[in-house]
Amino acid sequence: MAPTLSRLKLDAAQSTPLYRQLAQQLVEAIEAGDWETGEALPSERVLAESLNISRITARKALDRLVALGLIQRTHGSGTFIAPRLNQSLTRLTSFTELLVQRGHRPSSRWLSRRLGTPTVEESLRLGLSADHQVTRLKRLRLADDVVVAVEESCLPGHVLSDPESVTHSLYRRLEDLGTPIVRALQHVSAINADAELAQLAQVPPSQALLMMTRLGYLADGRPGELTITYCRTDYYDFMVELTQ
Amino acid sequence: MAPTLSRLKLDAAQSTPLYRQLAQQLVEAIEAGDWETGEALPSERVLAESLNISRITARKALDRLVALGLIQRTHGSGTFIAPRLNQSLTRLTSFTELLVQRGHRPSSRWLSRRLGTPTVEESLRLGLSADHQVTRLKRLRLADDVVVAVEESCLPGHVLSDPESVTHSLYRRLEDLGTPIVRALQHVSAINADAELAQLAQVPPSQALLMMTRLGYLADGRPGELTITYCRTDYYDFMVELTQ
DNA sequence: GTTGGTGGTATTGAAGTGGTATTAACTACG
DNA sequence: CGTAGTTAATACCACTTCAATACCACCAAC
Repeated sequence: MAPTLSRLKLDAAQSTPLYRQLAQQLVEAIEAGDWETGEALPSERVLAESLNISRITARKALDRLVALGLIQRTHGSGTFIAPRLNQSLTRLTSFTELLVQRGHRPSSRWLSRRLGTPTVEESLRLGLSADHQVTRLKRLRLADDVVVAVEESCLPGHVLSDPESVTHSLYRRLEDLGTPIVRALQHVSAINADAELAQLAQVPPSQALLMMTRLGYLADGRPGELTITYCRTDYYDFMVELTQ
Repeated sequence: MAPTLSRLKLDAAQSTPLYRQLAQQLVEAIEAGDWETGEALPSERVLAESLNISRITARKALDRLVALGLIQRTHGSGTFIAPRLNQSLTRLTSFTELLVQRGHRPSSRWLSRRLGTPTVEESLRLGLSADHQVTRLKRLRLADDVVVAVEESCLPGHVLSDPESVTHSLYRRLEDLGTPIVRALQHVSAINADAELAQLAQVPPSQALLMMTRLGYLADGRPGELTITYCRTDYYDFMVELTQ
C-alpha cells in the first residue's frame, strides 16, 4: 500500500464535502511527489474502501484531478499520474514531423531503387557476408518542393528484396512486411559537400552539411537498415530535449 | 538442466503478474552471465512445466526479454541469448562522458571569462532586456590535448555574476550556486568554419563543423544558459538512440 | 517423408479496472 | 412548507489484463 493512503483523513462532520476534502489531499500528495509520473494510483474501489466512503465519492474526487490535468484514466486499466506538460520527449524529431510542425509540405523524389552487393562498411555494420544481396535506395527529401536532404538507405536482401515495392514511406513498407524497425542508433556529424552532393542538394560545393547515419534494428535485435542522410542546415535543424 | 532453472521462484500471491516476476528474474540471470552468448535458453515448455505455469505465461516473460534485445527467437529452433550491443540510453551523450568512454582524456582551456552586454539574439533567447549584464565564457575543449571543440557560453548576470569563479565545470558551479540547469533544448546544425574558428579548432578554413546550440533552463522555467559548441567531427560524433 | 521438439497464435474466461444510470438523503432558498 | 440543487450510495456495464488451452507452422535429425 502506498504510504499516502494511510495518511489521508476525511471528516464527515466538516462542512466541505468529502470528495473535495479527498481531492485537496490528493493534489497535495501528488505535488509533493508521492507518486512517480506514470505510476498507478490506488483504484477507485481501494480508495473508497480504505476511507470508508462510496466509490462514487472517491471517483468525484478523482474527477477534479482529471480536470486539473494531474491524472489520466484508462478504462479497464487504471488511473495514472499524468506526465508534466513540458517535459517532452528525449526523442528525435523525424524529418516529416518537423517539417509539418513548421508548416512546410514534405515530399520526396526517388533517385534510384535497386539491388546490389554491400560495401565493406555496409556488410560490417549490417552483419552480412560479402555475397549477400542488399537493397539500395536513394532519394531527395523536399520541403515545399525545395531540396533539403539527400538520403541513401541500404537494407539486407532478406529484409527487403523488392526495392521497387517501396513507394512512399520506407518504415511503413517494412511494417507491412512484418519486419518493422523498432530501435535505431543515430550518429550525427558534419561534412563538406562533394561535387555530386552539392549538385543534388543544390548548394555550393564544400558547403557544410549535417550527416546523420542511422543504424536501425529489427525486433529480433538484428540490424535491418543503414541510412545516411545529408541535410541542408538552412532548412533542417534537428533538435533534442535533454532532461536530468 | 541449467543451474538457473532451479533458482527461479514465482509467487502467485504477489500483486505483480507472474510473467513480470519471471522476466525480472531472467533478466538478472542473463546479466549475471548464467548463459553464454548464443546459448539456448530452456524452451518455453520446459520453463512452464518446471515453474508450474502455463506456457503462455512463460512466453510473455520471454517477450519482454526480446523487447529488451536480450534474447532472440527462431521459429522451430529455439530461443537464444542475443549478442550484446552498445546499450546506450535515449539520452545525449555528454562531451566528457563520450570521450572518457572512448578512452580519451578530456580537458579544457579558457579563452576568456568576462561580463558584457547581450547581443540582440542573446537577449531574445535568454529573455533579457538590453541593459542586462551577461557573463560570457569561451573555452577550448580538448581530448588528449588536441582541440576538439570551441565553446561559447552566455549566462544572465543574475544567474552567474562572477565569471572568474567558474574554474572547471560550468554546470557544477551553477549547482553550487543553487541554480542548476535542469533541462535544455539543443539544436544541432553544421557550418563552415570561418577564419577565427578554423584557427582555434586547428582545422582548415571552411571545414565543416558541427554546431550545437543549447538553451538551458533553470528549475523555475527561466532560461539560464545559452551555449554554442563548435565541434570537430573527426573526434566528436554525437549519438542518440531512438526507440518507438 | 516422418517424427519430435521448437516457437507462433487464436480463443477463452476470470478478475480487476474505470464508466454510467438510477435512486435516496441532505441542504439552500424562496 | 416545497422545490432545486448538491452529495453520496447502489447496481450494472464495458474495457483491459492475466493466464490458460488448444492448435498451427517451422526446423532438424533420422
